[in-house]
Amino acid sequence: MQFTKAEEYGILGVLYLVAKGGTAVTPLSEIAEAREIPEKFLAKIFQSLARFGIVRSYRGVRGGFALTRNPAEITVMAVLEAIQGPYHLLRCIPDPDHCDNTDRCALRDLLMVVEKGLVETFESHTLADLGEWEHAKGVTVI
Amino acid sequence: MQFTKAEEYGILGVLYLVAKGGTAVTPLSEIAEAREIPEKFLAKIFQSLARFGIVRSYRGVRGGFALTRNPAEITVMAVLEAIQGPYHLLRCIPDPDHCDNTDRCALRDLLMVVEKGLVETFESHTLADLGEWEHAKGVTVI
DNA sequence: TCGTTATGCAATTCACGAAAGCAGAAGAAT
DNA sequence: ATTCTTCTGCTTTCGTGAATTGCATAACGA
Ligand code: SF4
Ligand code: SF4
Repeated sequence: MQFTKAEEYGILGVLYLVAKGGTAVTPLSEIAEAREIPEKFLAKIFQSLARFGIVRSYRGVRGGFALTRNPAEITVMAVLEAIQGPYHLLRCIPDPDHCDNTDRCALRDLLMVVEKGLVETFESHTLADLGEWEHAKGVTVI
Repeated sequence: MQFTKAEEYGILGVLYLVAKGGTAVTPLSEIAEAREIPEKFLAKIFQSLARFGIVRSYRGVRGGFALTRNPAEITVMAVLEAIQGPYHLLRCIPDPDHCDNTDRCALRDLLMVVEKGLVETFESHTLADLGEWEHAKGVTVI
């Protein structure tokens, strides 16, 4: 059970936008360099985020990405789901037919509890929250 | 972020021992067949469990594995850590030197909260608990 | 019209999870 | 003693999916 790079980069990326304060349109090149993320990989991630309505893209000179909403309205969960789809620890959780044992498996029951806790934590924290944490530590954009 | 097969098989394996009621010495072949787990893979997992003192091994004819303690004294967390070492969602959590940004990263802070929740859930459930859940559903050993 | 930046796929690389293999040690049964 | 069983401790292989790169194209601003 491990947090993936895509998830990490995605969060760090939007957090960079938050740190810049809301609506500034920022090119991937800037984010990638500032946070040391492979640019093409970040592009892929941000395309998902754009499709999901977390960010909006602007092409051309002085284009880039910007948040579509107030950071306080975007939960970490939303970002994670945009990046890698519905969140599940095990296939059998969303798909009971995946295993012919789902209805009497205690492990599955436990993991559903665990997953619920996970989701609740990710849903109860918004980008604005994380932004404030950073701010309190004196993090600068560049 | 995904639960691994090794983790799943490990829990299912010890749960089989619990279902057999405590101290019965059971060969891997039986567990592997009953729960449809690749036997050699399970062997590797159980070797870790044995090293960690979760189970004890007996060689020779009518040998196999048995729990060392009462299921009520073995937490799910203990089993998971025996299988895959210290539990962390991201390298930078146990090892602050992994990234030169650990002291001002809000994502890391959040993941530490998440991880704490995870660990607490896994620690607050024992094998006996899971065994009872199964029992309540009428799960039989074979 | 030119340079910049995102878009959409394809292709590639790479790490690690997952699984299999095998020689050997330990032990029980006979 | 011998034999059969079962774990032990590697080594090796396999496969999937993560992680990364590449490229041709579209949109857009200057
Ligand atoms: S055995 Fe249990 S945990 Fe594993 S796939 Fe089936 S239901 Fe899920
Ligand atoms: S950027 Fe943050 S989350 Fe990523 S490795 Fe560094 S401290 Fe950990």
